[in-house]
Amino acid sequence: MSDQDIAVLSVATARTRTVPARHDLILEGDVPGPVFVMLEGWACRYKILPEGGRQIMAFLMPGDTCDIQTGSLEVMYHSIKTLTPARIATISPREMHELLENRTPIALALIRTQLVDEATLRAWIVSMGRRDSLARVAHLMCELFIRARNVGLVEDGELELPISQIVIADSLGLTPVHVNRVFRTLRKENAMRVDVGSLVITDPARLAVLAGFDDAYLHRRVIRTVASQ
Amino acid sequence: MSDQDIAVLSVATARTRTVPARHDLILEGDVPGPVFVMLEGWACRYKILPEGGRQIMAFLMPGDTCDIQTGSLEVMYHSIKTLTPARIATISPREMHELLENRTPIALALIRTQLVDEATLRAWIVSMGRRDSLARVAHLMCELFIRARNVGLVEDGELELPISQIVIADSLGLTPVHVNRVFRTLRKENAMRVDVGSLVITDPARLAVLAGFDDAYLHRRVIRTVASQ
DNA sequence: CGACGCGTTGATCAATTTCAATAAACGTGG
DNA sequence: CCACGTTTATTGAAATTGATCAACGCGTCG
Repeated sequence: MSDQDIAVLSVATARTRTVPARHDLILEGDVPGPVFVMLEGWACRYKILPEGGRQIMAFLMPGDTCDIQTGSLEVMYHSIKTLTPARIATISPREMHELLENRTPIALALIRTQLVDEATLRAWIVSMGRRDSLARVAHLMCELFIRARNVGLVEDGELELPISQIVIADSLGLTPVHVNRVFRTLRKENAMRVDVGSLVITDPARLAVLAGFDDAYLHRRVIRTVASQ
Repeated sequence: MSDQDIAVLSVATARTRTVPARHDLILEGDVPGPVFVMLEGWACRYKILPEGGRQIMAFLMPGDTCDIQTGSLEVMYHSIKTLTPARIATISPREMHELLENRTPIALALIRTQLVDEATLRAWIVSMGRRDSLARVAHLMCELFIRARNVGLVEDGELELPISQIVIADSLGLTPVHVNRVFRTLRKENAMRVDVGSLVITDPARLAVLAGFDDAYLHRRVIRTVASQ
């Protein structure tokens, strides 16, 4: 992207706002509005099923964008909720349209970030389909560690996730009680520390072994996204 | 897209080739080459795990495109294999680059198809995480029915899938044995017929009920893709 | 003809869920 | 600052879904 593209992007994301934890940014059934760019904090995409269960489909951390839907899908098929207090930038549909129409490099960057997102979704499907609960949890921990490291969230080789075990359960298709038992194992392996409302990854290498983690899928992935430019 | 855009696309996809069933179009670890566009036949994205299990992450049918990776991801994290004899068009990386750089409407169309693909991947995650085996199979049947109908593959209200139960099992994270038992139920419900190497969806409405199918997620989805233009 | 892949069924096994109960941490209003 | 309601973590025991193991029939293809 040219300096000018970056400048335009900076202007578009200049308007930020803060939202509290557990706040829905958009709900299933809503017509997609502005594009959100996470600047601080964590959020997730999720869907509530008729029987009451919740399935989380993605975690959003700083640098991630949500809802490029603009003009494409009529309504949201899932909701997005903050997991922590967050600061987000919003780009109006009009601005977004203008950006995509007249700034080819930005459109191409968006295509690349979508490819990365798709790769992540596919990796989740592999985990949910063919990995047992231990490998599943460990694999997710690895993914989050690497993504977080790419945006500078890892300190002293450790990552603190401001996330409850319930959230992990809802993202892996497991039960909170079972996730708890898995974390007990991971703790015994000295791979993690577990506190209320917070998980600390202390030994990602150990986790990678337990997960059978193919670091190729994220290690070499495109690090910079539209938002982090 | 303008007439000219469509003309350029037609030229780019004019060169077609046929491949037999069970033929790998690209393997995990390969450097992405040309973009494939399915014109006839079925294929799937899949990954083989160290322990030998296979997980299918997507079904590709006429109109779908594979591997826009060009210039973005260094290597493939999964493979793509034909399930039936197929005819495909290929667009060279050079052509693709040219298309994306100079044909904004085409790039925007690509963004939209990626959004649809992402929505499908998320729906799979929901199924794998929170639906039992019966709803899972039924939901997949609904998805395939609607996608196939959108590209004119449904005849007399029925869809014949040239797919084995093993393939279904590998896409849903189930066992072939168990999938077989589920199909027995679906057959009893008169929702499907089952032959060797072929599944026939006869009553999609019944399937939708069994699946708790939220037809919003695909019903209103963007039907036309880059390829079907 | 024979090997192989696929569908089918039965019997048993095991991973994960469900149910239940307790305790610790947190936020809120008084 | 405390009481109380709520959320989360934790553990045990029982129940269940789906996996695993095993066997057989059948059609296809070389």
